Amino acid sequence: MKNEKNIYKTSQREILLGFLRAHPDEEFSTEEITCALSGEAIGKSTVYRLISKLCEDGEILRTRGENGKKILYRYIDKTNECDEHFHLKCRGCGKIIHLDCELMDELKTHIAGEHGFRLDPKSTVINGVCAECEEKEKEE
Amino acid sequence: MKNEKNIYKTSQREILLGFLRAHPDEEFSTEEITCALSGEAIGKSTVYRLISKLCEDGEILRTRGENGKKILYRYIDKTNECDEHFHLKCRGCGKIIHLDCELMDELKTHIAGEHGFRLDPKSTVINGVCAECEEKEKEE
DNA sequence: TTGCGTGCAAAGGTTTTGCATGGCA
DNA sequence: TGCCATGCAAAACCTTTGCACGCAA
Repeated sequence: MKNEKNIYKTSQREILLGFLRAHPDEEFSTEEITCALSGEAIGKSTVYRLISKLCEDGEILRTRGENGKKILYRYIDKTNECDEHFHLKCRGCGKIIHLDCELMDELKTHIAGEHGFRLDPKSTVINGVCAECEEKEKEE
Repeated sequence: MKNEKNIYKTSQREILLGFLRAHPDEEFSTEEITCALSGEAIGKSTVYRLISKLCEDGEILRTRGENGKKILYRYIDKTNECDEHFHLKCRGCGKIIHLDCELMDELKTHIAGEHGFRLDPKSTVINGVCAECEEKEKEE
């Protein structure tokens, strides 16, 4: 009853979703999105309105950058079960790693049992540094 | 050499840190902070400037709210090793759970070894729902 | 005394909103 | 046709900044 909204398939919606879908492992700020779509027929307020809606509908995820200041968005690839596993994000290169592994299932169970807490991988981004960037940091 | 900054101990700094320290397991927006300190002798821009500085210095953590829109801040309790363990946050009541447990160490090792990624607990907040809030959700 | 910290008000940048128009179903 | 979506520009909002003064060291 409550999800009975009519979603119109407009060209602007396709432009935005198309762009995000084309970069499933990348996070973008509104600025980057409007900039990337500046050649397309889509207005700024429409971008904002669509982003808002897509977040509510769980099609894209709203996160934050490393310093926590920028709001970033990433497409949630449901065919790849991206709403079921955790994502690691490297603070060096921004790379997203999909953490689709058994130990995480174990962790979920453990935390539910021992700590009384159900994890929500979909809305969580785990920060860290990937091996390559760690090497780079050492060299400096 | 690079951390050789003179930090003056002003009353405003004490007011802000005092407030945050008094609520170590809570996250606040700038609005909530300025509001809570409205009776104190501290100006709005000073709050912003102090928050910025405390974030850089790693004394407080900048995170995001459940919907991802609000920027939130939380005191990092170093005497409690809050920069070494993960934190769970309930999207219902906002409660923070300190995940100081062996399995997490195991997880860190596993992810470093198998996935080539070093986790950064300090800057990460893991979302989910606590047992009480899950009960409440069911009842509705 | 030095120079960082503070407060005010203005500036700056981002996001939201009102309204008329356009376009999907 | 009915209603949601769009675009523009204005408004609202939050955060940063310039400058003069205050205050810790």
